Amino acid sequence: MTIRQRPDERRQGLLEATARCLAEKGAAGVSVRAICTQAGVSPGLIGHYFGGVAEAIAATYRWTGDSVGQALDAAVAQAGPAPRARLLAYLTASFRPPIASPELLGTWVAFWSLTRNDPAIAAIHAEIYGQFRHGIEALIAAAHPALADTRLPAVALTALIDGLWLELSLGHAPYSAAEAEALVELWLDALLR
Amino acid sequence: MTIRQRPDERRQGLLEATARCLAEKGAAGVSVRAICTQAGVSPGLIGHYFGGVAEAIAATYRWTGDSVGQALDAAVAQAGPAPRARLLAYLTASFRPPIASPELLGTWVAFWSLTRNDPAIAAIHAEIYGQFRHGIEALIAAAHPALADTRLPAVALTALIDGLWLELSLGHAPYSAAEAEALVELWLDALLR
DNA sequence: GTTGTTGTTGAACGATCGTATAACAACCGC
DNA sequence: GCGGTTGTTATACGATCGTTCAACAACAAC
Repeated sequence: MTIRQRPDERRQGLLEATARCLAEKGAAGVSVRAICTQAGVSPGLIGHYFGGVAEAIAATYRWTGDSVGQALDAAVAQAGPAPRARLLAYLTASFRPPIASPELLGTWVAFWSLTRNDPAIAAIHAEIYGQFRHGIEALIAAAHPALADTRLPAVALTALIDGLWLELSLGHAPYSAAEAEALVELWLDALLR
Repeated sequence: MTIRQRPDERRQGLLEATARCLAEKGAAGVSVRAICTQAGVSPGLIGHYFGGVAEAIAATYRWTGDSVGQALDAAVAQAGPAPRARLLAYLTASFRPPIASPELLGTWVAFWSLTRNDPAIAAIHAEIYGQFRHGIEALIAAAHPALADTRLPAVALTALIDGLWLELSLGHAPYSAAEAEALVELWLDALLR
């Protein structure tokens, strides 16, 4: 039997266990029993903290998205005051710790595949990506105040980052994280020249 | 009861049913019964044409990949002799019929999520993406004979296309297929300038 | 210490999963 | 036509799925 934990710690443990299951077994392999075994907990407990496994996965997506958002903000804060440096830090943070971990990449790909078929996941996805794009647009506007439209550059940079991230996640990508960063910087200059 | 079909037609029907299931229900929702219902066939038949559902999915990935490859080649053939036009046709074909259909996009995202966890799918993925990159590299070399390295540009273009494709697939993307094409052309010029 | 609330377990339920197989239908060679 | 091969169905099996719930353990209030 497991020792009783504080409720928020237990809930957090279940979120992390869900993320680990999604990374290891994919969207098709995650299950209540797998999650609870991963968390070292009895299968009945998922119903106590979440309404069901679907809600647990949704909460995990929200938590993962928030974590990434905080890491992005931290990278920007560390970049100093120069607008271009702040924008570049935001864009390249996806290829550095703590975001560029194999586990997080795997979890994220699983969320992509769930987004198409689960409306609740799709809503969270829209929120997360909306925030991400909004962050890029704000930093672009700060770096290039004269620019008329920030939407398309934000779309373009998001797409390149996601594409590079995807191939890094699927393994055997014929490039390094450092090369990915360099490509993002090149793309940024091409878009805002 | 279903009328008997020619074996290759029946097998092809099962491949298409599998693809439709992956698009509609995702990697987590596909099942023998769903596939066979979609194909209008009894569940036992999947074992007759494939060793099991895993093999059916793998065969579907191979068939889908071949179809995309043929569509890409057709787009190049239609583009005429100019090297740059041929390269651009190869790159933008992903955003035009028959490749840019909602069903194909959905199926493809499901394959991405399976790639991380199923070695057989991963092998097929490596083959398909190897061919795609090889195609880009050959067209780049033809268009820019003096270029030393074609690997990184091919990586970069593949990533942008996948990223744009992903967001188009997940719905509510804040851009059109035409804008995606224009971005790919811009990226091409930035890489090979 | 007693009582009541909350966390947790482990087993049970019905549903669905993938696969195997016996029976039947359709086709082919003769 | 007839026998043998192949396609197809329907069902059955064991495993696993998500969820529920009675029972028990841990803690808080008093």
